[in-house]
Amino acid sequence: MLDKSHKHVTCSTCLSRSNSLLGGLCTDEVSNLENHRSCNLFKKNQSLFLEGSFPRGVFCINQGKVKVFKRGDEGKEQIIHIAKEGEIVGFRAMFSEEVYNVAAETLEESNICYIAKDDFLNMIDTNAALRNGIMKELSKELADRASFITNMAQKSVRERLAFALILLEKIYEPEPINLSREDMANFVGTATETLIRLLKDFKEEGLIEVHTRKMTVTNAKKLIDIAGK
Amino acid sequence: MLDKSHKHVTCSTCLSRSNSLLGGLCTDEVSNLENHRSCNLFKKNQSLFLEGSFPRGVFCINQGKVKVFKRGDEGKEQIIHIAKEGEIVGFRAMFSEEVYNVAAETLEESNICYIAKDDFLNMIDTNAALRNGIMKELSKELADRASFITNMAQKSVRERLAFALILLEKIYEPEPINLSREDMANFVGTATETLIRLLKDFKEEGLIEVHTRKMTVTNAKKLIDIAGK
DNA sequence: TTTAAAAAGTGATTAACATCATTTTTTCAA
DNA sequence: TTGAAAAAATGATGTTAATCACTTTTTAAA
Repeated sequence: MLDKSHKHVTCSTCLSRSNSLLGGLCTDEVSNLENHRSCNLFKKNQSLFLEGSFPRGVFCINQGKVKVFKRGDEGKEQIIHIAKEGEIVGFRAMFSEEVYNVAAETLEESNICYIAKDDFLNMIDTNAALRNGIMKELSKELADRASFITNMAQKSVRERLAFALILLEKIYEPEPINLSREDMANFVGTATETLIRLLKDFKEEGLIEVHTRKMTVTNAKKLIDIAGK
Repeated sequence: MLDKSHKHVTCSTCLSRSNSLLGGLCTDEVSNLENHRSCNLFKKNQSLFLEGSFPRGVFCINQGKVKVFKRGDEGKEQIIHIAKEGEIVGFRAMFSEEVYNVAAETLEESNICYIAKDDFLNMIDTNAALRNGIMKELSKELADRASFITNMAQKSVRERLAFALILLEKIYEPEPINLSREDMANFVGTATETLIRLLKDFKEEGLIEVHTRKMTVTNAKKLIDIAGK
């Protein structure tokens, strides 16, 4: 259970994180940001935004995890990204001036701040460093997704699962990975049953430890080896 | 064979295209651009840049087609994007300040201009509209790639091929699609043999017409139907 | 025009993975 | 604490698509 006091954190908590896009703001800008954001406690599995809706602002994750996903023809989710503390979610569609083509939902109880579209765009217009940071971020994600596509096309499910576990470990550390089998399957891009069978294999091979929902990587080297480059 | 005179086109030819990122430049900026770009005729299958190399500038396609691809573990190409006339290729890695994570190569004889990194970045710094256009473009591509990933994960090869043919038709029109079976397979994300068999099916179902390398879509409606949403 | 080489096409076989049906375990609210 | 619902796990089966081995056709260079 998340401490309720998290509901009123200062922005600096978030901005000090190594992965924060807004890390380079000056004191004035930070206090301005403090005045323009609203902070909310989100329950587990609560939606931040839906595919097809218009963006009205961005979400800054102070505490918790958020899945960004797209639904395929039959409604099955494909998880594109899992965002953690310090990340900003939902700003991509704002630039494209189109509706969201993905949806976002909390994976656990989370503390998330909201910055209205205009305030966010203002910040960007007046801050070249921030702008560059965002362009850099967009480009990096584009690169990530090229790799994602290539992995989906060319790697086996076993290889992709190994790859996913390495990624998830980094996202969740120092906590154990904590995802439902279905979400994990939707991240790897496979059927839940197949994922469960492969997890069992990895467990038996001593690569991971599983305690119901929670799992930890015990042999990252081997997993990286299985995942391929 | 491409007319040699294409080697010395004016930028306005490119910029007038509907898909041009640089469409919004003013007269001064265009003439400045004319002075800073160099134009070259590229042979078929000529490399623009390699995965792992540092970006030194961007490529503006005046005439021709370029595949943007990534190699998987075993060297197999996954084509991420096929760029046509008017598109700018190779600017994403410039923002991320990292090496290219994809490679680019002409699919046919092409006329392509080169703009050095500094000149391009200068243009962006001094032109807010261009900057916004680029951010918009990056965001749109991010959305495209989320769909690409979801398609790879959830659609059958037959569905993906139908989808690819619809895309390729738009890229190549008014010309017929002109891609090797291998390239097409690497775009769809399948084995060449599988692609060939499915093309045959589509041909027999009257959805496409094939003349050796060249093919045209004869029943787009049905293909869209097969592709799914 | 001829002829290597590359690309396209075919057939047989196999492996990976999805799907469906069902059981077991875990979770969580009454 | 209990019982119903959700999630996880297991087994059997079917399908898709990869792989391999080979033939035919097309391309492009001598």
